[in-house]
Amino acid sequence: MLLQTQLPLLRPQTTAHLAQTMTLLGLTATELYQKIEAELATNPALELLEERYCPNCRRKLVASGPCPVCSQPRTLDNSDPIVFISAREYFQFSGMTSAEEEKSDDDFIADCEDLPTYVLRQIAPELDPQDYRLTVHILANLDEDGLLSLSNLEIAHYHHVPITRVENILRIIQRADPVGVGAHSPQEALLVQLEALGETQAVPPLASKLITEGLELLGRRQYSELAGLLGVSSHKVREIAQFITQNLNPFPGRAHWGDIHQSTAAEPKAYYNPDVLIKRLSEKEEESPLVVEVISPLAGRLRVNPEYRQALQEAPEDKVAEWMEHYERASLLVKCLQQRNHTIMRLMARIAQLQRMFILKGDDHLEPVTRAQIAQELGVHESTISRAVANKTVQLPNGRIIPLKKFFDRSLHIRTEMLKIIEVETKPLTDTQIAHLLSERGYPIARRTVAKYRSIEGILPAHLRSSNRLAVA
DNA sequence: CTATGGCACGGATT
DNA sequence: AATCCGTGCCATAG
Repeated sequence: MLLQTQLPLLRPQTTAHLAQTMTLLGLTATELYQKIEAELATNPALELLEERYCPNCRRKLVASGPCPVCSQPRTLDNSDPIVFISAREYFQFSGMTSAEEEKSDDDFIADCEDLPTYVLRQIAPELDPQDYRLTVHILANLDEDGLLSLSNLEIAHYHHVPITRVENILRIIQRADPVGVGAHSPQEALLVQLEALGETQAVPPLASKLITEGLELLGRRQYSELAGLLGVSSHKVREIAQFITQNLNPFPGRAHWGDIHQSTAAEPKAYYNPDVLIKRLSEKEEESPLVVEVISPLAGRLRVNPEYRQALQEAPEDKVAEWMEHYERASLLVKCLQQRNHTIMRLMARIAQLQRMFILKGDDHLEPVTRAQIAQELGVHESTISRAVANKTVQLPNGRIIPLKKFFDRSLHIRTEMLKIIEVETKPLTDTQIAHLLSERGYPIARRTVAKYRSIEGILPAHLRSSNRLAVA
């Protein structure tokens, strides 16, 4: 609302017929991406600025000013998270990992493992036992996106082996389930996936050229330049780009971090591209501030093209209405985007502060908080928070991707406490007994409620539980 | 008689 | 206004 008055509106009276709020807050990064892309394609008044790197940490920055991570004076109280908008190449992930329709029990267990273990398990049979150490070393150095930051040379050198051996192993790794894991860059991951895909289905012939030579441009959506580069029409380029975004995933590691807890309760849907990343500033130190990256689906900053505004003055008679429309839509979008970013940043800052322990330590440290409380603290309407929280996902420092909703789960800590009790039980405890134990530990819960929690967690009733667990309902 | 799940109610949350 | 959640009551299964 404050922003509104400061915006340079060319003709305030004509904006009246437009909705003064475009609902962006409720959108996922994926949805936002689509929305903006559509707008960019049709609205010449919108302009995507060159992306900007922090020279130090290579993060892509969206807001102007110094890199919020690197320029931070480290004297901060570590309960204060560093929150900022970070741009990433954004791809919608849908295809790939097609092997996931029906999960066998094995796969279910696999999901509970970390990524390196999961990959190792698949490829172990193919490996020469001699290469084990080497493989483990490689897998241990995957980052949270499933990419490898070491160069082949470094690895070869470290193990005193010829580089071809490293390459061979990498080839095997990259073909393992999240296809493309262990690639050195998003680009390489895409190429590997493309190749794998090409073995079973037709792929656009120019796709690999587009990836090798035009990925930068693709990230910026500069289709006409790409068309020139590839020597085909820009329509064709869009087609290929669409194929890529729908079938390939530049961050293979993000495919396998679904929310394990919920998977019993009709929620087989895994989450891929998180909307927010939370990390620790320093991996080593326990007491380090959290770094919260709110993902902006676009690399580069979006703004209203100043030249377009200029051109508006001299618009030919018959175009003036259309151009005006463009201009207004563009500035509205930019404004709403800013507002969305602003709200999400404030929200995440507060969440990261409140739930620090949960983020670092896990489920049983969740502080029960309601959206209403946060809304009051931030001075916004409750529904604002609701929208901001809905349908979004967060990647925690441990790599798990969870729905943002989970931060507002009122009973999670009690349920995990209950799980712990059941975990160590010697003989199956009845609901009444569990209820009693829980109240002794400070959670006064009705017996009936224990039963509900059990079913949420997919735990069988006592008489069907033979002293050991491992029963999947 | 005990343990549990279904149904439904009321209050809180969204 | 609609939905979610904890709970009590009651029927049923063992």
